[in-house]
Amino acid sequence: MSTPATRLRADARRNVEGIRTAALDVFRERGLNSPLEEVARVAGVSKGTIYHRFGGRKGLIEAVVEELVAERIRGIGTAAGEIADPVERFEHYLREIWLLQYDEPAVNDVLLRSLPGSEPVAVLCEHARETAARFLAEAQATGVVRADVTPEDVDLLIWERGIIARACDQQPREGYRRRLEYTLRGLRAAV
Amino acid sequence: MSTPATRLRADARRNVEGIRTAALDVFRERGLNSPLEEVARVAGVSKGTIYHRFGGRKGLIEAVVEELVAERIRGIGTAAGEIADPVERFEHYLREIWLLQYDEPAVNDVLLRSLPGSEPVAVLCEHARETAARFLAEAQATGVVRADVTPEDVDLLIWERGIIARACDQQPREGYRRRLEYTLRGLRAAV
DNA sequence: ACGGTTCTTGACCATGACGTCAAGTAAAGT
DNA sequence: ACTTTACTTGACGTCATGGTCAAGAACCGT
Repeated sequence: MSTPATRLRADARRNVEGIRTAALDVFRERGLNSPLEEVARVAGVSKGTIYHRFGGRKGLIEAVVEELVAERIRGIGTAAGEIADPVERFEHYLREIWLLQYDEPAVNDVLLRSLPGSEPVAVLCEHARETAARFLAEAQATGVVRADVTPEDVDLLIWERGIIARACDQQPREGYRRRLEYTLRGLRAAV
Repeated sequence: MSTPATRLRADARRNVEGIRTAALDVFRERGLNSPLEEVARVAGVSKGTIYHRFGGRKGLIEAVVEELVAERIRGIGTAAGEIADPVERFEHYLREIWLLQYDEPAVNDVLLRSLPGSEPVAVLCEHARETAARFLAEAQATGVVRADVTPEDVDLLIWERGIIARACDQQPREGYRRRLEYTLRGLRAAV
């Protein structure tokens, strides 16, 4: 992958780069299910070339997912990690992930696992998952977050938010954000 | 509508009935967006006939929505109305509506307002909406439900659940139900 | 500048839905 | 029984997507 066995021809190299760039733009804007023809159009290339060079949607996604998504997800984990209070840390993490799902359709698609069988994507998912589970456990240890919440619950709350964010096209961000708080409060133990 | 201006021919009457029945079955099973061709198949009729008799999906839905949906929605309102405690009443109502959305795709489609411009459908929606708003106000009066929850919030929580229920195909009902409770708890004031 | 490769193209097929209409079929009236 | 009229049919056109491949274009080494 890093050093292709046979060096590409100049036009091919140009196209690979152009397609990657176009995919970054289009996917960022409309998510990983954008029509490949749109990517081709933006890249100034025909869709056949995308299939040729990347083998199809899956290959193309794998070629951009790191740059497109990884940083965003890991950034949230890191930022949250610096918060001292475990409850605040857990809630901050979830809230930021949920907002990211609203703001970045591509990230959302990754977290929703809409691409079965793509290893790089699965890895990113797993990372978010594990981070959430860790923060959850720490928050539960304080007694402020309900003990009966399972890591799987959190997974599914992220999944649910993803489904909603996807449908939220016309809905204002502020309302979306507002309702996140209800769910977060619901995870706290009754005092 | 009740007494057609010109009496239908025998086969036409038979077909109208057959199509209505088929639509009830198919819509109940797979929601109001089922392919009309499927309805036609079940009715043993060609899809042209559906367009002919009902004018298209909207007409067909309006012909069955009362029987298919109205009872279910109103039933929940009535049942909840008999609960004495306002908080319990409100929470029971919401919970039951949410479960109905999971169990009955057709009801869900109605509550999601996926049929713009259909009056009978709008009426049902409005009913659910107003009932929820009334129960909310009464529950808030006790101080147990947060005062900053608006009727619009409740509307949107129903909308959100609908979007989720629609995507829940493979997800177990028990998990869905479990997560409803987090949201309900989130609507309560901190004690 | 030319031949041999490598690349690209866009017409083509497939899918699954909606909606229409000319032509064929069946009921009703006499 | 036969005609008239109501009714039904299913092939057809449309759209939006995914994916393929023979034919032609672009590049590169000599």
